[in-house]
Amino acid sequence: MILRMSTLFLRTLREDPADAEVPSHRLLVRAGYIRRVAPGIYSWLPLGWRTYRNVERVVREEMNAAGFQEIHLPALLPREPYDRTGRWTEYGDLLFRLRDRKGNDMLLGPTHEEIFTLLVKDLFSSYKDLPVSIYQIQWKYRDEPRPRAGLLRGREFSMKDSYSFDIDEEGLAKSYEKHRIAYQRTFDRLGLDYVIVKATSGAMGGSLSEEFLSPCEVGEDTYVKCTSCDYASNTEAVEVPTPDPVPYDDVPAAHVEETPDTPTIESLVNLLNSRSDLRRADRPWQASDTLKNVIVKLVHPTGDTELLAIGVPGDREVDLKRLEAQVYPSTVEAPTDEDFAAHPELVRGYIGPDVLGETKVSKVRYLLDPRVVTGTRWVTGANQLDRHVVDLVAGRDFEADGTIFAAEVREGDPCPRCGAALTMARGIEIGHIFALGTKYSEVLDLKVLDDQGKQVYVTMGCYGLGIDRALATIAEKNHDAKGLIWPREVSPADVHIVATGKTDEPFEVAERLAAQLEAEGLVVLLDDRRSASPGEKFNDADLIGVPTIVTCGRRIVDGKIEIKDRRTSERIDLPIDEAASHIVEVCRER
RNA sequence: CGGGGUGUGGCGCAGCUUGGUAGCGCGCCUCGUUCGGGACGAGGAGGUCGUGGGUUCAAAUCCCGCCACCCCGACCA
Repeated sequence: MILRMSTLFLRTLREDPADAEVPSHRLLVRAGYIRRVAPGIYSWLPLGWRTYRNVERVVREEMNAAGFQEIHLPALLPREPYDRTGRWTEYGDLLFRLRDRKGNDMLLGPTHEEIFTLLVKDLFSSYKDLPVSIYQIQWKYRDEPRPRAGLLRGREFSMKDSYSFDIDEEGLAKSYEKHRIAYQRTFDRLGLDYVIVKATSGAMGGSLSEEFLSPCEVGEDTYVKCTSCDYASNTEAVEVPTPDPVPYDDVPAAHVEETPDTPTIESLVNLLNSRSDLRRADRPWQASDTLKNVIVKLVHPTGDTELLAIGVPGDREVDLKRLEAQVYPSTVEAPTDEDFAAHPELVRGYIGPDVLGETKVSKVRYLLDPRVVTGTRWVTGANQLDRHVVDLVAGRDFEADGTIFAAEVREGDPCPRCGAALTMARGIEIGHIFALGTKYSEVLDLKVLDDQGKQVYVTMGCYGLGIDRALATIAEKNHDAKGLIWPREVSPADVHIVATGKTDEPFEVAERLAAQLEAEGLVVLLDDRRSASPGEKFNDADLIGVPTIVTCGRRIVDGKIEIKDRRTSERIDLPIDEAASHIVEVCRER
């Protein structure tokens, strides 16, 4: 195939579009791959669509190779199945909802667990039909509160979603592993590096889930990685090691101290250190000696709200993302003045566990960070203005209603597996795999007969991979100051031929070369524009990012053309008659 | 939803403080010259200045409302 620049539906931009911040967005628009139609909604131009189809092809080939079968479901869906799983309400404003002419509620599918489950229910009824894994590549619709970064978070986006169906947990484990391997192969072929991290399940539900994060500054996910073992986790899902109880026999009884004007941890620590009667023998007081009690408001899916008190070491904040992951499907809000007015026992700045724990003066549930184990000793609020309690011992002086992993995770925190230091980085979520279990089969009543003739719920997994997000991530990680640099596997063309000069000859040579390469099965992007200047063509070629750039130009008089590697900028001159075979060779080195 | 910002030819922007008949660069069209890193000259086409109202002899410019979009946060398989 030959794509001629003289007639190609393409316009490259000399300047960066004003609304694009991240490199992938900027370059994909500037190089004429995509155009914005509405926030988070894009049109694909010829070069973009070719690239998209290449990414899609790689994914499809790897899924097929793993034995998964492709099907295709509608994007326009009826409400009923989503009512049954509760997601019609649970998804809230994220769902694109519409009505048909009869007034029936419809939606644009945000993900397709329901429909896949019902389809399998429709067709299968025996354990002999299992295991089976089916997938589709389909556009998904989510009315994101804030689409951003071009293709990286759109409201319409393309996802390859697979679903596995097994007779039991053991089968699920195998299917899950097969998908995990298929994902690794897929991303390897796409030239995307990734870290597989432990993740939270969010709206999908289920037990185990892992994300494939491609390390990248513009990514929206933060993850930790152990510097010693292979532990890696989304910060939302990091567990905190629960230390063993410590002895507290020599800790004096808790005592209330006057601590005027100390509503913050910092002011409290300063006051403690200024009081000679409270001075510690070993070292000055520090924020981590204090127990900070944060009040948050949970909003349950029913709309009911509940105040919740969370106790964390004073040197840490409560991470709202982690908290929400823990309390899902409820969401978290900051409590209002009215909320505090309804609970006069909560003295802001001086909240302590006393009234929250066993004495139950307050009805507010109290959850503790796991670091606050029995025997640890704290300074904390006395539930009275300007007073704190010192030498309060967890387990001796107060109890909580439970623990919660809500405190922020920090660089250098101990690895929950081996204790070594954790490092933090950001990444783009390019894939997410879930062991769902029987959540969907139960609510949608997907059962098969097992080998004993007994009805059992089918055990499911689901596996998502964003096609256009993967494309954007590749762009994000494969560019330089001049433009994109595609891996061969996804490049919109195999070779970009630039013809330049004032005579016909280079153009004729370029045409002949293009025809030869086309006959070899290569896709050629041929810059045959007679009006554009050489500089413009070279710059366009660098911007568009086809990995091999061939120039038919001034060396033509010596019988030579030039071949440049876009990534390394290495150039070689070749005699015209040897060029075709050499280029074919280069393009086939994958 | 909170914070910040922006709406002026296709794109990128100036003009707004201090009201006076809309401007620059790129792109586009015509002719000529040029032809290895976004060439040059000459001549052109193209704009309800986001939107509604107000003030004024006069509004892109001042005032009020609304809308849209972008960025940060919240949110998010």
